[in-house]
Amino acid sequence: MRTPDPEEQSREASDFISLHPQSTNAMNAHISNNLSIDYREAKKTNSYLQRNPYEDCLLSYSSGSVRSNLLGKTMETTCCFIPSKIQSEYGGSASTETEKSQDPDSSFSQAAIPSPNVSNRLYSEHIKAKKARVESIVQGMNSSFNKEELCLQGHKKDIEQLADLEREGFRESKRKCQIPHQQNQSQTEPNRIDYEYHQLAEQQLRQLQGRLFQVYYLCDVEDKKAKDSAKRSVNCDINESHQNDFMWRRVSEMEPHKRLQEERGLGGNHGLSPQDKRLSEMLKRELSRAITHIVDSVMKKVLLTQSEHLAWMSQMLRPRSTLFGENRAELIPAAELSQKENLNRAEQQSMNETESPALAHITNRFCDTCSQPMKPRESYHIPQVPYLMSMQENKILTQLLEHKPSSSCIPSNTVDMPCRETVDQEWENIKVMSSVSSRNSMPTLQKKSRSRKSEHADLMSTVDGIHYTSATDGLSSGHLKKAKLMFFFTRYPSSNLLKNYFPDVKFSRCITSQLIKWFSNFREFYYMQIEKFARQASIEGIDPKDLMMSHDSDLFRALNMHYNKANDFQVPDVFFNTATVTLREFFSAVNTGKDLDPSWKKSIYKTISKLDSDIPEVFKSPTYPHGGH
DNA sequence: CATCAACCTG
DNA sequence: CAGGTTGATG
Repeated sequence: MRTPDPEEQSREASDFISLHPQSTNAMNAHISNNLSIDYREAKKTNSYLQRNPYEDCLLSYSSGSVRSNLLGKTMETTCCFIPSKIQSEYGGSASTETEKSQDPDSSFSQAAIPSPNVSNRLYSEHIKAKKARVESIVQGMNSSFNKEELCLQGHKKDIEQLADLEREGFRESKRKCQIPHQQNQSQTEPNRIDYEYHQLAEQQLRQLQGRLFQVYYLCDVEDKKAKDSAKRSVNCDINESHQNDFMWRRVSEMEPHKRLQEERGLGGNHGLSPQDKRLSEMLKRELSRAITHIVDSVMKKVLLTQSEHLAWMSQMLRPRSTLFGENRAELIPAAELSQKENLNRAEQQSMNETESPALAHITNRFCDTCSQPMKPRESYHIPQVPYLMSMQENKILTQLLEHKPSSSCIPSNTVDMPCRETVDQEWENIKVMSSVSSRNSMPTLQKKSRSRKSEHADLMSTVDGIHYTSATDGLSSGHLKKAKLMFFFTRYPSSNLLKNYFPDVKFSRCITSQLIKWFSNFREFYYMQIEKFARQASIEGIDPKDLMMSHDSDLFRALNMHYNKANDFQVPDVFFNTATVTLREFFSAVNTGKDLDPSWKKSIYKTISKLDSDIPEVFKSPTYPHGGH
């Protein structure tokens, strides 16, 4: 009946994240992978959001030190949430039948996978073998990423699986990023960046672990007094390794059933005790805050690294600027791509190009602020170097930008750099700019249809030479302010009128509807306020003749605050007249009970729409209300 | 079918 | 303020 609703999907996805521990961990591992080593898996994240337990399982099985660190010995617990089908694939035919064994671990399994008895012994052995294998993999991964070590431990099969996954990942990267020879290149200089990313992400994840287990600890203390002190301890530096060790010990010491309870508390909120609910809520909150913080920190680091290596990059990347630059499209001949891949490529390319001005602008601003010798305008391809993220990452970043970095005291742990404050400042600036310009750039990212093409053309016209915030780009906060002032004169502007009064705006369908939408929102607020006051007056039994909006009425204060916040504009008398008429219309409608009619407002709207007056000529100035006019 | 405005929601 | 939905209109 209904077509899939993207919002609903994403809502579903986020519910899934918060409810399913193994998926959360998969996400963690994912984030770390993306931030530390490469970008190839970024797009895959979506697939994890869409309830693919098998991939989740594989990922949790293969995602390296991050996951192992995060879960430590609770890993096998998590595995019990794998659907029985997967379990049987994974562990052999006997496994699903035997979850109710005497094995201490079985308490988890029972809860997750009810199944008939067949062979307890077989299951026990299977569990032990699995446990041993998993633990040794975890150890191997923890000590290093060195696969030879794992081989030495006799886990060739596991290594093969890992290698398969890696090869798969590499194929993915070739398809999605279209960066041939990436691996070869990573042997040389870019490896340094990868290493730094990796280091940073590891650091941040250690902090995340610390925080997570602080929360575990916090909820585990017996009395609530202790909770307070523990909360204070969350606010102190938890990066000390011995503290982390303490946390690990605590988790290890947890009784299995208790761990199960807590795991299940995350897995679904069914039948939770208040304590479990509290734990669940706190974990979710802490997790999201920590991840936000991590991403913020990493992005700061990225910016910093960017500035440090700009000069270096210009040398290193110019000869083979195929990483992310404009040559990207030529890397793989179209004929070699399947139809689907062609579509993906076109989409990627389009999105990438669409973002280019914004990215370039970010970089330009950054360079200006940091007084780098590099002049971005002279080397247009420089801003598109790898640091500027793949489009998926930029998308993720943009989404993350919506969240403020938590004010928590996680030590940012990034090395103190001379430019640190500048980076912080720049980070804030970028966030601000992102929110201001998001109306220009983001719709073209999110809506892949409709006006995309024309918008794209608009934006592309600014790439070469014209500054990103030039007049052709769309609506700014200045335009918004102007529109609000215009509302004092007109409530129902036609699109032609808007075109006349915003001569500096290059109108497209999208821009027009945005402007129209602004006025729609203005009206909404206007009518709402007036209805509120009309109803109040009706209750108070005020005589309609006495009912009017004057300069000192609360109604005017509310409206003026909304449309003329700075109060630097003289509100015209016509507006007082209109508002008074509107007020009386609502008042009489309420008094006569017309408001019982579902569409009682329509006649009022019709009346008010006729009261639009002319807008002063000065509004036609492109710079109004600022600048010379 | 496209467009618009109101309405609802976040 | 923007996104989506709904109902009305041409």
